[in-house]
Amino acid sequence: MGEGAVQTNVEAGLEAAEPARPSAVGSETAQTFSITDLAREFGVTSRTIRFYEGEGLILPERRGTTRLYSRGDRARLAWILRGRAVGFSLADIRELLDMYAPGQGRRPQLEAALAKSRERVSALYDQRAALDATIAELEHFCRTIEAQL
Amino acid sequence: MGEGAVQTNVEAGLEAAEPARPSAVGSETAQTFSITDLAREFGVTSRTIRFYEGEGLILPERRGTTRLYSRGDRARLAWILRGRAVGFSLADIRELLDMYAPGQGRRPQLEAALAKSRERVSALYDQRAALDATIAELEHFCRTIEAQL
DNA sequence: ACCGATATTGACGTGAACGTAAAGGTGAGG
DNA sequence: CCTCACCTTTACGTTCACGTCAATATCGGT
Repeated sequence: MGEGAVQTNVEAGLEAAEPARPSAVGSETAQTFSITDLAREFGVTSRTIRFYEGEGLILPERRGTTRLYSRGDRARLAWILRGRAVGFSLADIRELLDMYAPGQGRRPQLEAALAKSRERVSALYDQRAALDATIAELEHFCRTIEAQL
Repeated sequence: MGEGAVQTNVEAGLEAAEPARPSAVGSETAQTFSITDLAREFGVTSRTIRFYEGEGLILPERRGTTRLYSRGDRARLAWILRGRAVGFSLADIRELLDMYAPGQGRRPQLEAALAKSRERVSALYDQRAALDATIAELEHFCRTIEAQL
């Protein structure tokens, strides 16, 4: 089955579609979501989201023991899933998120981050080439079949 | 089951730079490769290639017990690895290769193949969008870091 | 004949990314 | 108060894609 269209807006999420029925109450601006809200919205299971938390990829707040996801958390999850969609491992994703995170950057760390980012970009370009080639081949194959009808 | 080696050329292999030092000699046109030749050329282990054979993805000839890969087999392996690079599972790859293989196609089978191919193409376009977005973000991130120097 | 390099077939191990119970807490509603 | 629906943790199971021995040929060279 196809993978859903993943909305990403890590940097401040402006919503276009539905507010996804905020679980409940509170301040209008501080919208929160339950784990199943996000699970449904992104087409994954709650287990998956909890697993990501165990891996240190998200850290929602808690009301008692229950998880409360902010819009920032939601955007972060979207980013994670998009990373997954392009083939990143969860370790990759954590590393990238860690790089994004802190305005905190001492010089050597910044240079390391830059190097790693460039490597990844280069790898992604390779991947894109493979992707384009595969698409081209499959489309050609489709045309070939269509011709046989 | 047919005994004949029904080799699928996958559209005549796109050759890399070097012939990769054919294991040995013989007829000029019927060039063959050892498993380690291919392993080195494609940067995988022999184990991986044997595993793919176990999964029914390649069927090289044998000289005694030793595997002999033709250029067709080599191209097929290249296809497999490219499929892997875009995130296909081995089951996906097998299915696609099976679809490619036979000029043998009765009508309903062709239509099924067409449908599946179109689904995949569509998924690949989604994946490409995710890829482009990720590349764009990472490049932006790089520029941001560069600015901080 | 011997040696070292490379080949083979099992068979078991492994890391990643979850799935799947099992057992229990929590709040709203009838 | 009791049920229902949804949340929680703990923990073991599973699939995929190989890795890693181990034991055993085979082949080329000295």
